[in-house]
Amino acid sequence: MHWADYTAQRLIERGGRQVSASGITPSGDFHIGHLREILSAEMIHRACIDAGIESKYIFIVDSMDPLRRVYDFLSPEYKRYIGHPLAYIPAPDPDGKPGEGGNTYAEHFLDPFLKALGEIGVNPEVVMNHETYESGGFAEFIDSAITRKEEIGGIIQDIAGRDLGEDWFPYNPIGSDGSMDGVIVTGYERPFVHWTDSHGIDGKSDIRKAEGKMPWRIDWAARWAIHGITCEPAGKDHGAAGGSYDTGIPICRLLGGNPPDKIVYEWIQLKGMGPMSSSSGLTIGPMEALSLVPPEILRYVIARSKINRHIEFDTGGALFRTADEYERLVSNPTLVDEGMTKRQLVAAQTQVGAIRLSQVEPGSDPRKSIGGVSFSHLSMLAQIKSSDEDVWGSLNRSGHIQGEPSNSLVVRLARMRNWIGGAHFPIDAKIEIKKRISDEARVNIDMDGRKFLSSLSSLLSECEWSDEGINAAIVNACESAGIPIGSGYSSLYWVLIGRSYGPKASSLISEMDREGVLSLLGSA
RNA sequence: GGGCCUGUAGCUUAGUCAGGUAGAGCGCCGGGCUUUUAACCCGGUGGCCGGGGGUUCGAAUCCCCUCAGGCCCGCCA
Repeated sequence: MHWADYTAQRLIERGGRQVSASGITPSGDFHIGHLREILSAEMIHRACIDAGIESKYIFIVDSMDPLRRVYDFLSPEYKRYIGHPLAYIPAPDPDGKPGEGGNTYAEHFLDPFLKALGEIGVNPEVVMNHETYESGGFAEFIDSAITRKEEIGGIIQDIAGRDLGEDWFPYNPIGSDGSMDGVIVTGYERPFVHWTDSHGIDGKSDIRKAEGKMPWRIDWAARWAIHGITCEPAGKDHGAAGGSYDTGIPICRLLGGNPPDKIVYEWIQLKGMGPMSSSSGLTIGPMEALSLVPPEILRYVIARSKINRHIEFDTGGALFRTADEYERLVSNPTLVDEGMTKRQLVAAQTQVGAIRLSQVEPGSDPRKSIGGVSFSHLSMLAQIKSSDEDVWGSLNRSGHIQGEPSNSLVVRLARMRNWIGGAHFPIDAKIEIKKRISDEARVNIDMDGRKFLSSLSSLLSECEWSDEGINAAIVNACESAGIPIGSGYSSLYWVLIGRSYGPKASSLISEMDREGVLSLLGSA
């Protein structure tokens, strides 16, 4: 059984209406790792619906979280906003300076992410956490947290092993300058929390408004209660012993809620493309990933892996394998039949589940999502045929498609061309026409091969410059050199791409200009 | 120091929660498609399930120990 279906079964035992949730702080660009947070929860939500129980999926944006520091992509002007909620500070402009556009920091990073989510079929109910504060949604929980401050502090000290200082208070008010940093609580008279800020100014915050927020561990526990969340997969950082999941559960109960069961997912790591990490400033964003691969493949990357396993996101060769695997599984579905051993049965069901959950449109027929061509084959055609029409023609001739290409295939080719043109395309999948013959090639071409190449050279100088004309020239040159066709092709590939085999040589050559081919052959 | 995850064929892995003769894909090897699209089709090779012990009629699966890798423990998906 697929992990999402398994979790749905557990939720059915829990009973009632299911609410799956994700929460992300929009402190900077969203990256591919955030997609796992979102999709883990969304797939469980879908599995609940498929199992016939009522479920919704909400995406809580931590827009009330303060700016922690001036990140690399921000200009020093942001120093004055440290400690301010992300919902109340201006978005950075292209230079990293506070913009004049009127949109907020939180929106600035959130909007493109939501657009990407739409493309992969995720349409959450978006909750801006600062709005929940503004509307007083947190008020009664803030009040109980303050009332039961000692108990909550005790939970955090015991379970997290953290030493909470004298000034610790389960509510961080916003001071006179808009920052939560350095504000010390001096008293509480419902609904007001009294404080003295870092400038020595006294004031009070109304807990029914967004004039402060609860610290993360309590905020999280309270929102479970507020939204009735029954399922919220969290990253392994929260899942560690003594992490916020462990403290959240008892705190949520204390606040009168019924917390979700702990579900922890592993992280996505980036690999196979050189210096690609947050620290070096190069990450892969959801939009960038979507410009390379179709959305169902991106979903499949998450769906095919167990939730507690690392995923190495590799935009190189591994993506080929994953995409080809997807194509293959859809066009040749795993059959679940009687004769299987229990083991095989479970494996088949898991695979079927992964494909089902990878569909952009829930419940749609997976066969509509494929192009009918493997990624590796398409990448080859895209490289040797500059015109899309020629690609469709070739696919028709090879029997991959009949007639016009499907819409998903058209999109696949466009994305494939992006991928090929970008930095992430794997080197060993790249078809690179040699400028001049390599030394390795020289070694691999014998006397007969040379004879064939020189004969080919003269035939090519006058043949019709088309697939057919060039192919005929190759065949004729083999005959006149008295060598088998196979070895002729092999010599030709050595000259063209430095290997003994390759994509259809006549197609490759017809994409090149005659002079270039002749001078390359001449160098042999 | 505390904790989590992972270790199965050359590679990527399924199967571990519900113990019952190790599955798959890629790669590789061979064959087919009689002028080879890195396509496609057929067949084959390949694993003392990290190691040790225990429970059991039976262990990749449960328990204990151990080795290796990754990660978390202010904030971070």
